[in-house]
Amino acid sequence: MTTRDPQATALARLAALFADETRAACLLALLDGRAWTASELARHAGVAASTLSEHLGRLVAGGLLAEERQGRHRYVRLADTRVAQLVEDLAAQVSPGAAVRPRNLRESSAGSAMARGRTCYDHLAGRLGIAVTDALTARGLLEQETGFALTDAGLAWFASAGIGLERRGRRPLARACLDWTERRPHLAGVAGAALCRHALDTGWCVRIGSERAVKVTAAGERALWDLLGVEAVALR
Amino acid sequence: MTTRDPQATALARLAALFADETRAACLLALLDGRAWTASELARHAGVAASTLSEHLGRLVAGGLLAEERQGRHRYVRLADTRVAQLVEDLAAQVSPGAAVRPRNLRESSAGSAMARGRTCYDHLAGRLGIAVTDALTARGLLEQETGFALTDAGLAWFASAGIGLERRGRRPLARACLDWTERRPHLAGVAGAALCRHALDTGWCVRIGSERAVKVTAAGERALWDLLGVEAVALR
DNA sequence: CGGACACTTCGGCGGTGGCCGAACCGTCCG
DNA sequence: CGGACGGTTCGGCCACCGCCGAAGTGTCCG
Repeated sequence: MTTRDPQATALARLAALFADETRAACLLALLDGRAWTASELARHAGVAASTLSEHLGRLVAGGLLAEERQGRHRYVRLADTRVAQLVEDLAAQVSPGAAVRPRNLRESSAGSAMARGRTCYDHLAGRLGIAVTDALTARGLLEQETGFALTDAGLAWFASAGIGLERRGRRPLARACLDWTERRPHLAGVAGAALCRHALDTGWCVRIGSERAVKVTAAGERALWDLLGVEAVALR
Repeated sequence: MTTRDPQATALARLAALFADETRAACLLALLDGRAWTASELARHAGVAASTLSEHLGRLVAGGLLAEERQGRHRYVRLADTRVAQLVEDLAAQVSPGAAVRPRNLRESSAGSAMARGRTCYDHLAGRLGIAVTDALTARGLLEQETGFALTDAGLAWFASAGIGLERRGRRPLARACLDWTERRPHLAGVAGAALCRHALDTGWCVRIGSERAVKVTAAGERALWDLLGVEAVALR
């Protein structure tokens, strides 16, 4: 054993957690921001429960997942927003290669629902996320020319819409998350999370199926038009 | 062979490229933005030339490295800014665990030089990068409260300092890069790269040693004070 | 109390991949 | 032209790791 760069060791160790298809499938599934049980993930990934148990052990030990035991269930979720961002970054990097034709109608319709609108950990993504981000930018509420930040008008808009923006810790108020279907940045960070939570709480969107896909309701279409000038056609 | 999520497959395949200590050491070394020869990297990583040759083959095939053959040399560098950003993101994630005491004076002095100032692919990092970023923010040239973007005054400052900001492709003008020694964001993106190039071109900084570390010159201290009010003491 | 269920541990199997040294191929240069 | 040198290919070795099924532990519920 020779003496090596500790940073390289740590980097390799972290990457190794992602470098398995089963674990990668789990991390992507957990991008929906919810807590999954071990058996749900085993079914999702298509491996035996015993196999998945070991994977979860590694992911938790590596700090990527937080676990919560409830009775005979083991719930896991992504440890924090830093981890979620890392999964997003990696997923965005590989998306061009993942642009594969759907093999059947079921995958096709599920895929297009995801492309239309979904959550990305704790904020809106897909065409819905892009449409909202573009609308914010067009109205001068979000600055994208010289970086990525809310403007003063943007802060006022959130306040007037009744969406609170409480900064917790060091998490940035606004940050760009690269969408892996649209290949364009959309709003993440505290503001993205608050907007998504508000959209789900007030019924602008509802989750469909058990995955991350969301659907804009009639009330949501009206609200997005009134508040941001988003045309319903942009969401389809 | 069961049918699996193609995105998970792609993600695992990408992560596998990082999931080896030798390859990780190469990628971190290449964060200096320069092109290295295969034998330089072999020496750096402490493995046989034959071993490293295979690693380079994988990294190039995976799209992480670009290669250029010149005579009997094989030069490699990070493929593009997207890859560099990914390496940075991963490195930043592991830095807390990598905070290991240096084992001897040589490592210690090299480490503190790196902590004082270095390049991070194509922009300034370390205390130097933080000091510049903080100064830009304090003077209202960079907005960090509501995101991360240059202000109008910031654009004017770059113009008046004679630092051109040409947008190429989709690369953002300003973006935050998390520093792995300081644990704080510093200026990256087009503006960060332009500033770094200008600093090296005009002699504000010079590279020291063969690594990424840079040192602020007397002229640089004066310029940073005059243009941004950075106190020399903040750079030590 | 007993059976169903969620999860874990263990042993064993097979594939992958990192490593080296030896041999080989080009290029460079005296 | 010949030796030095950078890089590559190949064969063989070994460690690691993902997988499963079987057996075991703890929880829930009728």
